[in-house]
Amino acid sequence: MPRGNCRGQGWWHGKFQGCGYRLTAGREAILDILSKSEGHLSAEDIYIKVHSKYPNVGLTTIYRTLDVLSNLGMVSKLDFGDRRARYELAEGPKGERHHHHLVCTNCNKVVDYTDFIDEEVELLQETEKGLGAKYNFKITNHIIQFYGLCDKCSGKK
Amino acid sequence: MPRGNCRGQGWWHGKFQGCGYRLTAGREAILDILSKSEGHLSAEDIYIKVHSKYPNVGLTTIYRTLDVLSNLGMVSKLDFGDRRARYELAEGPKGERHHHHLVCTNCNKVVDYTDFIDEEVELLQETEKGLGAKYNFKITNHIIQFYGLCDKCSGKK
DNA sequence: CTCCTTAATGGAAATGGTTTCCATTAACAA
DNA sequence: TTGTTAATGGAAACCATTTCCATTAAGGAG
Ligand SMILES: [Mn+2]
Ligand SMILES: [Mn+2]
Ligand SMILES: [Zn+2]
Ligand SMILES: [Zn+2]
Repeated sequence: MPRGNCRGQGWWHGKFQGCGYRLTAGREAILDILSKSEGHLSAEDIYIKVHSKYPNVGLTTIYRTLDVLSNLGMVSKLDFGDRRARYELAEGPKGERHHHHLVCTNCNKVVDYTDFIDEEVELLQETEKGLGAKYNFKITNHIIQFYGLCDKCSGKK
Repeated sequence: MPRGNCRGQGWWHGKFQGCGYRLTAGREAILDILSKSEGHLSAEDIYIKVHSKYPNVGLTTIYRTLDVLSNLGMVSKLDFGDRRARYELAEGPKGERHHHHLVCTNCNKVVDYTDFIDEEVELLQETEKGLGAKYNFKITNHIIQFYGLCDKCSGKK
């Protein structure tokens, strides 16, 4: 049962089975939806989409699968302060999708940003290395979110 | 009703009343506990501590007050993935407490770190400025968390 | 200091996202 | 094809947080 840390290798059919997970219809459906969707989907959002195509996939499986995918590092679980978890595909084979978030604390609008990241990434890598060494942590990922008021909401005073 | 953005001025007796909030025993009790405690307390943690000293403060008030304090920027609401919010005093008058977090995804251990922050802060300020300008956001704060395995948990393979 | 408006409170009940349970199904290795 | 056991789905449980509402008490006006 090689169920441990299976991050950072090939891509998903292989990645999945290579980690000892079975490749089921439900799991494929979820990955499929996730890769075709933009934005930050809740478990129920995903359930609805998946369910319309594969009516015999239950909500429980959505949660379980998202949990697996998240542990595998294939999906990021996000918290924007509305009281439900949100998910997005973490990265494709080449890390295309990695980005950070800008969240409006008033209307919950969320902006993905990928610019400004270059210097960030550099610093983050150093920081990760430094922190990892100092605190003996094996760091696998990070979350960076900026909070504030979007243009619309800051107008309202 | 000057109930809007009341961040970043004096310190709390004044800050509170200056924003149109009434200064109640419950609120003082909560701030008192928070300033005397280390670590990342859940609403219930706080409730228990407050309640032992002021038995007539209800859990609902804890939640309401934490929400107010959080909106005022006096308290940070944190999410470490166990399914309850955690709170800590955001900063004293001089910003002493500001720090970021290192979270073990296995045992939920959380490390506060304040070193490595200097360069971070610099970059963050630039990033905040840049993002604010580009997306017309009025950024008020940020969250940075690194996730990984702590020394103990990475040993277990 | 007293009155008055209305913010704040607390306790109980409701909410709702997520997890748990368990009997059933199906991946996939042999 | 068969056997082992991971995966599933539906219903029920969970439980942190919110909502409701009748009651209390800040704190400004006078
Ligand atoms: Mn995103
Ligand atoms: Mn902390
Ligand atoms: Zn907004
Ligand atoms: Zn750990």
